[in-house]
Amino acid sequence: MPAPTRTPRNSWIEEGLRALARGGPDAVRIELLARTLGVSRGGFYWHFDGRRALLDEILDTWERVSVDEVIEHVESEGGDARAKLRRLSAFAASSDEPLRIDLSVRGWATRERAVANRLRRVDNRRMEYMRSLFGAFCSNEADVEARCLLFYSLWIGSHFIAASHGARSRPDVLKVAVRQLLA
Amino acid sequence: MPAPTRTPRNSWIEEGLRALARGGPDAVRIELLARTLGVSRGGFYWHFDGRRALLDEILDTWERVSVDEVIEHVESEGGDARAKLRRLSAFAASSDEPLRIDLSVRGWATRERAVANRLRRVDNRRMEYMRSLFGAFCSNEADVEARCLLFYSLWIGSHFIAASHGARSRPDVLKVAVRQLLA
Amino acid sequence: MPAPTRTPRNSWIEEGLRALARGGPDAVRIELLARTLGVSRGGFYWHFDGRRALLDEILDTWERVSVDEVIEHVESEGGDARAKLRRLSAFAASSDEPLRIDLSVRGWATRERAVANRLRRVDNRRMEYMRSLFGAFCSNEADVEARCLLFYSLWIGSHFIAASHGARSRPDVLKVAVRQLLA
Amino acid sequence: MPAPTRTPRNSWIEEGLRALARGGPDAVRIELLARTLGVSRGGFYWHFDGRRALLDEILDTWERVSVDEVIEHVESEGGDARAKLRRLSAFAASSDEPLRIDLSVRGWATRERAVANRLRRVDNRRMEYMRSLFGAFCSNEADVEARCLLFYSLWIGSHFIAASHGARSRPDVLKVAVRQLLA
DNA sequence: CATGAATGAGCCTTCATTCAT
DNA sequence: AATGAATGAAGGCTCATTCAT
Repeated sequence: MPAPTRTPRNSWIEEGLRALARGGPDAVRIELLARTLGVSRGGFYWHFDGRRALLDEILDTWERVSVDEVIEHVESEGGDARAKLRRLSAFAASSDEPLRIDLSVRGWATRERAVANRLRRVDNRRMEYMRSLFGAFCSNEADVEARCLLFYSLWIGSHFIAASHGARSRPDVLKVAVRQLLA
Repeated sequence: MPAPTRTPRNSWIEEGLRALARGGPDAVRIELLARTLGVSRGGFYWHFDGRRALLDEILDTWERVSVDEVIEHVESEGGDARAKLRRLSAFAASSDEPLRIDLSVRGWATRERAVANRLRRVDNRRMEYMRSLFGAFCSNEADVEARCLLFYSLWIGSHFIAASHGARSRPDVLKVAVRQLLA
Repeated sequence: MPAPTRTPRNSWIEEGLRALARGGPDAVRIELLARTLGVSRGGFYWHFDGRRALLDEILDTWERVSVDEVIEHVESEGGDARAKLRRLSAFAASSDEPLRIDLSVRGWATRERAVANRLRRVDNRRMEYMRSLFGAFCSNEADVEARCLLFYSLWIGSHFIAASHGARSRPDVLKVAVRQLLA
Repeated sequence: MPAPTRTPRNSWIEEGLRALARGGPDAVRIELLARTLGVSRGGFYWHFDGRRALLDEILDTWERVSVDEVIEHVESEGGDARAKLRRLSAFAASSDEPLRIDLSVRGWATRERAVANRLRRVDNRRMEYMRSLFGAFCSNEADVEARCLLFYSLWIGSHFIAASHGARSRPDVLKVAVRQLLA
């Protein structure tokens, strides 16, 4: 087995995801990543075929992780569908960087078809998971679909919407909203 | 009377908004705008103090328009609160470029505080409008707030979410979802 | 007789001289002058054939004035040659902007032959004047020449040299130096 | 051992000094230097943080060299104070580019305080050196100071003054003038 | 005389990429 | 695997100049 590389492939990807979260795809500049990793630009080209290749792998990673990590986390503690949806909602509300990556990807997807395709896959898989959870206690399929869309919109929107709610806190409002969806 | 400006100030802003919609703030490149307007790069600096100044005015315009145009459109045809919300939802679903600008601004806001402030103002004003509409037929304040968040999330999310809904179309699913919110 | 022009030719030249004093020939930018004069760039081209023409006239003015103003000032109050040289020295020490123009022109002259020629004319005329003064009380021609060079160097150098003199002030040191030259 | 830099840092500085001598600070354009060095514009930014950084280092070098090189040269051959002053005068008269740099810096110093500070340091150190030489054979301090100013003015002025001296050559006139100062 | 508007050249700077070591 | 150095393509900005009004 090969000695662990000094700056493993993965650090570039991880740092790239961080940059993507912070500033969108344009912020994934290898010069910046190199500086952050304390490495010179040149090493990058040993690992990757160029910037585009890194972006692809960043998306690969995002695509792989952004569904699984969520589902795993939610499934890990068992319970019934409603409990899982509650956990999912809590998770969505708590995780920050992943949601920023989501936002970046959604913006990016409007410009590049390939990214749009990946986003579709991710959204479909997440939606499918929610569908299975809502379907567990809700027999009307149209209703299931509507709740999924509402739930997912809330998941995303509650992160992107900057409005305040008077005396109420966002988490409080969210709790009420989710309760309605789980009724 | 002054000769009509050959390339009016406004065209730069409009084209800038278009670029913002398409590619985020980084895509607002004056060289690109100039080419699109069929004008030379240098002329830009007659009208604006620099790129930053243009971006500011783009945001000014967005801030001014992105609330008012919506409300005006919805109010223009009268009806009760539910009718207006239905119209608002239809409007949100139909307009494409404005929503892309919204998306760009939301991404941008994560990087720049000044943009975040503007976004907050816009979101608060829209939210306030929705609050007034939901408040018209819904007496529980916590419930109003939750519905507002759901409604606004749907407004935004239904544009950003790339999932499909099996046999159902997105508009159909939306209709069901909105019906629930207006119950 | 023509109505006095709104922004007379001369203001451009005067402002140009001021700019030349402050920042050398590169600082004579018509955009800057226009702003300073509170006028738009365009008017400049009514008066002048372009930047080069302005620079030429600026040099014309400098050449005309920079000898005459000095001699006139010194001659105006009469006295013997030594008195005049003392007055000349005092004048050189007191006037600031003219000396800065001198400095700018000297730098400029290293780059452009035409400017070098003008500078030579000015220096020769000033030198000729000093020669006449020193010649009035000093019969050895070589000595006269040496004193002229020393005197003129002091005139210029005392403005350009940034050194301090311990407890003594520059004017004090100058006084002693000049006394030696007039011995 | 590291490969010898292809275009060493120093060549930029040296070429920069040459440009400064020729055309003042505004002539220190990296595009020009790059062309002169046969290198591409972009390579500059590997070595320096930007134009300002180069200018600073150019001044560093000038400040370091413009005193030391002179003193070393004069001291290298020994002799008494008068001999050294004679050598200093000869050196001042002979070196051309250094004096042009001096002139450029003096012009520059009128515009930028930081440059003015450096110039003051240089002038003070040179003056201090002359003071020590004149002090060696001249006990009256006021007299020493006056001779220093005269000598330094001559040093600088004999380079900047474009006048001719009739039948006499500048070096001849200088010789007489210096003899007076060393009396 | 002068303004408003625009052109185009020239400069600074950033950054992906390449290459020799 | 990685560094030091360099290239070249953008892109931002300034400014002399032009031109119609």
